[in-house]
Amino acid sequence: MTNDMMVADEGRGEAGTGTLGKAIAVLEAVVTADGPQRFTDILARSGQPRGTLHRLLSHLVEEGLLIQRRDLSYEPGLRLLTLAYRSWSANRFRDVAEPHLQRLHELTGETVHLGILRETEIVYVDKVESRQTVRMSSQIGKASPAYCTGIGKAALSLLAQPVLKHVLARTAFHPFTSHTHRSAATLLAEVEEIRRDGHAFDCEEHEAEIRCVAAPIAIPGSELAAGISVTGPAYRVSMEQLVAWAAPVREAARAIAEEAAIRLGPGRGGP
Amino acid sequence: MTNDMMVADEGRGEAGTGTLGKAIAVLEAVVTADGPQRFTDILARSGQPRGTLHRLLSHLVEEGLLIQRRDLSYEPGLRLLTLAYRSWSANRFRDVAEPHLQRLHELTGETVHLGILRETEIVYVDKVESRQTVRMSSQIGKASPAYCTGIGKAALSLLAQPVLKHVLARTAFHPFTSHTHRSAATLLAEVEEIRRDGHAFDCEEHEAEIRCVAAPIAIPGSELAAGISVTGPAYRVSMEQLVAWAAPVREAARAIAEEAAIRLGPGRGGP
DNA sequence: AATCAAGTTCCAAATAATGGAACAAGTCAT
DNA sequence: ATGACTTGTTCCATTATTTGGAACTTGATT
Repeated sequence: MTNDMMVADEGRGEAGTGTLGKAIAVLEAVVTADGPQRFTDILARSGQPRGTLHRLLSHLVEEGLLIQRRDLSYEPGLRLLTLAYRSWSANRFRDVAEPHLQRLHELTGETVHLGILRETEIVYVDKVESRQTVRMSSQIGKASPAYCTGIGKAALSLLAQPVLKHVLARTAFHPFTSHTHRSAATLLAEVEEIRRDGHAFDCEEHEAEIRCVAAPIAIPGSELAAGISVTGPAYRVSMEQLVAWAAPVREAARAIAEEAAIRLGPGRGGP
Repeated sequence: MTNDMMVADEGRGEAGTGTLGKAIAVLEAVVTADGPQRFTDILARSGQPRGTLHRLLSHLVEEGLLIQRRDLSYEPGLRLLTLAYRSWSANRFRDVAEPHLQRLHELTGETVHLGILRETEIVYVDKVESRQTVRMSSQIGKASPAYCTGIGKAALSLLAQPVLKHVLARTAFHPFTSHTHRSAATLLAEVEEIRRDGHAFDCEEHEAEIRCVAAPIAIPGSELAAGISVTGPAYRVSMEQLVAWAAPVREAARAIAEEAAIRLGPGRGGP
């Protein structure tokens, strides 16, 4: 047992939580793969011994978290979708934020996102878009690196210095575009600015030709850092435009935080 | 040990999965509750002993499947949403079906659903709607009883008689409206008709003032039964209209099944 | 100060997980 | 066909994890 340093390891699929951790790691291995996975594929991916893996997979199938096809390969099961649906539709924070996102969309005409920081990533929890294709909602649940997205950097600015350092230590600075931060050093400086200004920009750091302006929201009652953003294509949204939108974005974030504080309650005499 | 629950099962029972089963049961207890759950709430809901439950909860929190708020209550975590996002967006069957759903929507102007049977429920996997509110996509992942929905009954008609019997034995016939089936007997007769006709109707059996026509799809490569439907409000969609739409719905289902057989077929499913 | 409720920790005993190895069941190239 | 391989499944003695009752905090209430 290696539970002494349980703070240290959790980022990827390795077990920190005994049996459950292994099972979820295997589940994730199947879910993140692109296509049905045969037993041997998962064996290689997960590093578990044959016997163990076989039992783990049967259990996951029995629970409806995986489905076994006729050719014996494994696919994600429907139970995951149902569990996620329930937790999404019961998410009170998203519920509070939604009208504010809508308003921001009407003001700007561009796409508005709500995201929450989880480890080193931003998970998108809601989205309001102009031309709504069926695809659009697919974004919900998507995770992007925090260090190169507007909401991500905004959310990072809420963290206490030691926590922030810890997150950055676990971040892999992948150079998505020529504007992407290459190291913690430059990012730390920017986060300091963001903390002062109350808003963050993303100038094609994650995707070329995509810009956004974001503001942080501390979710009352939990330790979570969240944020909202207005995003648009570079050809349509100038930097001047983004700067002009910063104030309304900050104001929406403030309003959400305030309303959430009332509706989700402070819980107890917390900080 | 309190093994009362796991005794009665034959083939497709639950809680036979040792530790994982218990963990997921606890997770589900939190996720299906409406609001943050305190330790004692979950203790009552889950029936686990204090010590066990406490460890289970810590593990779930450590895995990101639950979040513990400052007031110590538990909420669904973001990991669930991310896992579901990945499995949804990589679902090849949905991908194949989508253009057909779109076409059906253009033809009818009404809402089109894609659902898959899981145990006794239909899980909605995709939806094409006319007036798209942000809400709409919330339906994805939602589960409704099979016995009183169009897609549900259509999917049931694909099952072999003994399997069907087994599913119905586990179904609770809740009387949602005055049109809802009250017992397996009448339902069995209707499923027989559906098998003959190739399509199913839902005349306000689940929700008052809501009607639909559906057709079954057997997903190639797996044992799954699925279906598509066109749904509309009773005031706008007459029974005659539904009958007229039955043929195109059947045709779309057939086309999806055919294309899926090629693209997900017995051969490799890889990229 | 005493009582009660909610949450956490402890630890010997029980049980479920472990994983190496043997065993089937296909595939493919002689 | 035959034998060499690859892939998936089962077995089972060993081991480590889970189990769960009870004791222990913590904090609010009377």
